[in-house]
Amino acid sequence: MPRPTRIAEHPPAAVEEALQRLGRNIRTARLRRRMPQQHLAQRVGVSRFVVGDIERGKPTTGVAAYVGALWALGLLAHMRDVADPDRDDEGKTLERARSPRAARPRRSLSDDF
Amino acid sequence: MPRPTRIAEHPPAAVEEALQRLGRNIRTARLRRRMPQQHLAQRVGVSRFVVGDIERGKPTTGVAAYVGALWALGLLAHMRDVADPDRDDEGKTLERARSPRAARPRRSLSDDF
DNA sequence: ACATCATGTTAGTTATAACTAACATGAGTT
DNA sequence: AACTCATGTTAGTTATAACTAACATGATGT
Repeated sequence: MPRPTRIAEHPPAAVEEALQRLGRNIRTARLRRRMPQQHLAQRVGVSRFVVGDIERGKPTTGVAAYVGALWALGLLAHMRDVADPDRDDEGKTLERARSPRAARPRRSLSDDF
Repeated sequence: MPRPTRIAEHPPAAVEEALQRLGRNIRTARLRRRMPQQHLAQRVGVSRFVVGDIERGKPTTGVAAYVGALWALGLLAHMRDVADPDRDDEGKTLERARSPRAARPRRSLSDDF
């Protein structure tokens, strides 16, 4: 992401840690599969340096490279739950607080007959 | 991620879908919190356009923006499990196949007395 | 000792991600 | 109708992510 952004230049510790953990996990998965960085890079369609960046949790690297690595390692399913509305308890509470009654089905364009 | 990469320009359908689902989930979480894109963008430290890109699942956007949005929405915990070695069943199987016996503790530099 | 492989580092190039600014659209309100 | 707010779109600028190439280091194996 060219042009410096605050989140990429000075990420909060929690963000930095999350990225580093993700990178380490990807590295562990790659090593378990006995796959050189070069080979994973080919599958993803980037140079081997980008795989190195990912494994170090580099914040400025494109999201597609990270997700592509997960895909190439067969770990894409792990992404399903991230920010899943069903798991967003705070969000669910806020929504219930706004409409205490059961959610009404949204009025469609032609239900007025 | 400047310079076109295959994964960003022509992502496999599964990768494209994973990014779009993530973006939709982030959008849902934001709307539940009644937070305009502009406000979320300020918290993350990017322009509102980047938040729009995230919610559309744009592949070339930096990973820090995505993770920063999760952080600002209080959803960072959802990332813990992604590529978690404990959940990588294929990787665990491969590792067991290589060292059928229990893993030996790595020999340290000075255990030869 | 030697060769091979994997990874890291540095230097220089290039296509572009994210920015600003101005305007358009659409939903809600008064 | 007029106003506000949120989001999207377009055009142009700029700092840089990802690239190639060459070399260094460290582990593994014969």
